[in-house]
Amino acid sequence: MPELPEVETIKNELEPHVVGRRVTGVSLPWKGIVREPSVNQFRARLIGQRITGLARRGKYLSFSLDSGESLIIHLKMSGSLLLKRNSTDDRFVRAVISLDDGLELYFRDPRKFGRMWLVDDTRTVVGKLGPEPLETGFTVKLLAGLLRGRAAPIKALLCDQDLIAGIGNMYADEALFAAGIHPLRPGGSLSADEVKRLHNAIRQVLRQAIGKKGASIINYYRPDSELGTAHFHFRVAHRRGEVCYNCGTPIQRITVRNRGTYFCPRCQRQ
DNA sequence: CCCGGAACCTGAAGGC
DNA sequence: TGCCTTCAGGTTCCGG
Repeated sequence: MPELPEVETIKNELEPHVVGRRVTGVSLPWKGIVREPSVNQFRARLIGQRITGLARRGKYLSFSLDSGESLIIHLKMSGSLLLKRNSTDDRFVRAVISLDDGLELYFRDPRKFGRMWLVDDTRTVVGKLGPEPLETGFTVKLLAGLLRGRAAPIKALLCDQDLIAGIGNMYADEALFAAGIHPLRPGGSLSADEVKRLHNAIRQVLRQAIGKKGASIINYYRPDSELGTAHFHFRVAHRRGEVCYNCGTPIQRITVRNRGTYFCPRCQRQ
């Protein structure tokens, strides 16, 4: 499931192959993947454009185009972007973007949650996102201000993209474990020291996962079809029934906001 | 504005 | 063998 580290990895690995290339064709085996504009407009306006850059914002990937427009992609839960030189027969491919050097960019997405936009201004899609947790502006003080007065569980707040961009279910669990904070603690109830630990944990967990090229729990592939290895370093996420590496207590799974939430009941007390 | 829950999707895995 | 349930969760929408 692509979160910030996975999308960052995809951006880094796609960049050398697509920047400078011209789009020569767009095929849409499942038209529902285009969110904006109409399918005909999308195709007509994209073909012929040169890709001038690639950027990530939260979990969104945006291709800047020489017209000044941007192609924005969100992989949601099961999407991947694969670079291929020979067309493949795969019933889960929802879109294919052909480039002028013969490479093809496949948008593969079994569950049809992923979306694409072609817009003049990226802010129409990503304008409401919160700060980037790995940028220098994301300080302890900023995080404290975001959490102040909030009654919702800290787990839910960490996953709120309008609050902080890019953290999803897996890395929220990992960051809370690293900070020793129970996922159900109200966001506003964290002490100054806990906020400081959480701030440090968020950055450490995301940086480590980028170093491991992301986590391949389900349906995450890098553009060359290789997997990431960050999940081998998870300490709570998806480890139900296994024991905590710190204290030997069995990892618990509860539901927070309809999301599976993994934590150590001893290292992360209420 | 804040909070919680349902809906959108479909395949994998486990129980009986 | 096969059917049924659960799990996976990013985002949006809706109701209180």
